[in-house]
Amino acid sequence: MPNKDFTNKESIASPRELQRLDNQLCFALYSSSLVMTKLYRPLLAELGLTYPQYLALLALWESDAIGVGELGERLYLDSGTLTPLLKRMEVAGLLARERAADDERRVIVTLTAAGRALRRKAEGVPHQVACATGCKLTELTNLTAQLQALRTNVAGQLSLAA
Amino acid sequence: MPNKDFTNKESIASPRELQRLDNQLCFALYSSSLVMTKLYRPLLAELGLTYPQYLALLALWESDAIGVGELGERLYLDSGTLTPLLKRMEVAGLLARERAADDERRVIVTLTAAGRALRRKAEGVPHQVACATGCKLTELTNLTAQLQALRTNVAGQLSLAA
DNA sequence: CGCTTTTCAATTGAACACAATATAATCGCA
DNA sequence: TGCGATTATATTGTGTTCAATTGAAAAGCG
Repeated sequence: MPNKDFTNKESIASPRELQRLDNQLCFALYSSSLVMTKLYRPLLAELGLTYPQYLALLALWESDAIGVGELGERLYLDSGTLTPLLKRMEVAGLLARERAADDERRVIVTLTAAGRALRRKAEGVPHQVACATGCKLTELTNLTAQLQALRTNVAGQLSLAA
Repeated sequence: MPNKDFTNKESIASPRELQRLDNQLCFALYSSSLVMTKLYRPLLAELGLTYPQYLALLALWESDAIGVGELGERLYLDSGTLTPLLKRMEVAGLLARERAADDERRVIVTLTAAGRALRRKAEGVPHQVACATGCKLTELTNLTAQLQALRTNVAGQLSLAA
């Protein structure tokens, strides 16, 4: 074992090595997310949905009649994003937005029959996407869990700063 | 072993199970990417950069004087996104945009001294971010590789459709 | 050489995404 | 009760992101 240099070059990388685009987790996340969105686009276009609108529906299918704030907490989006998005979905006849009777500050989002009906039409989407990823289901499940853990950690750091 | 039901409920999930928001890899990707971007925002604001602009610089620090198309291929972005982004960076004095002499269709992006100088100022960013993720370096490296593989698979599917 | 096709970047229009701010309703508390 | 602080959503302005289109240059070809 002639090598006596114990500075681990894999864990103590130079600043320049850390600046390589392909070493950025953030870029891997960002570009994967963009590419994944492009994969969904044609599938969701058949349903008349954009990708964030689809996510809003996934959330509402699970728990309908919730406030804009709760929906935003679930989706990691704020009112500046959700208000116009929900207005468009309201115009499309998928949901209703009403002030809560007991607290006029809150706006309750409720699916219409059309919004609920879309759930059946969208049932095939997850499988189609899973196939396109070219990964095994266990890999996808595992990756999802890792990303959720990462998200929790980073979101925790952000709330510390606030 | 009394259970004779061999339908694997973990790998053959019901459509409704597949529609749960927390089972979506796409949402884990999307929300992780959003949260990560929020983590970068204050760090990059000190450098006068947005997050996509930072990615463009990472790419240009590695290979300067490339065309808009090559930059877009590297970042998974098209001219509709890059043109206004690069114009803002040009106004900020970070780079120059010039038509190639040998092919007037191409626009070559070249860093200015200020654009190159920013590399030193940004050296601390990756480490700060890595700490905030709360993950070990090997985990981050592993996750990055998994996402790159996923991205490659999905991008391949997209180019098949085109 | 002309003419069609292809290629590359820019433009346009629609939809996010978010910081900062505004507005209105509710709460806390003296 | 009154009134300042807090909370919930909406609005505004800036910056992406992309599909579709445009415009100009280059390539292919008879």
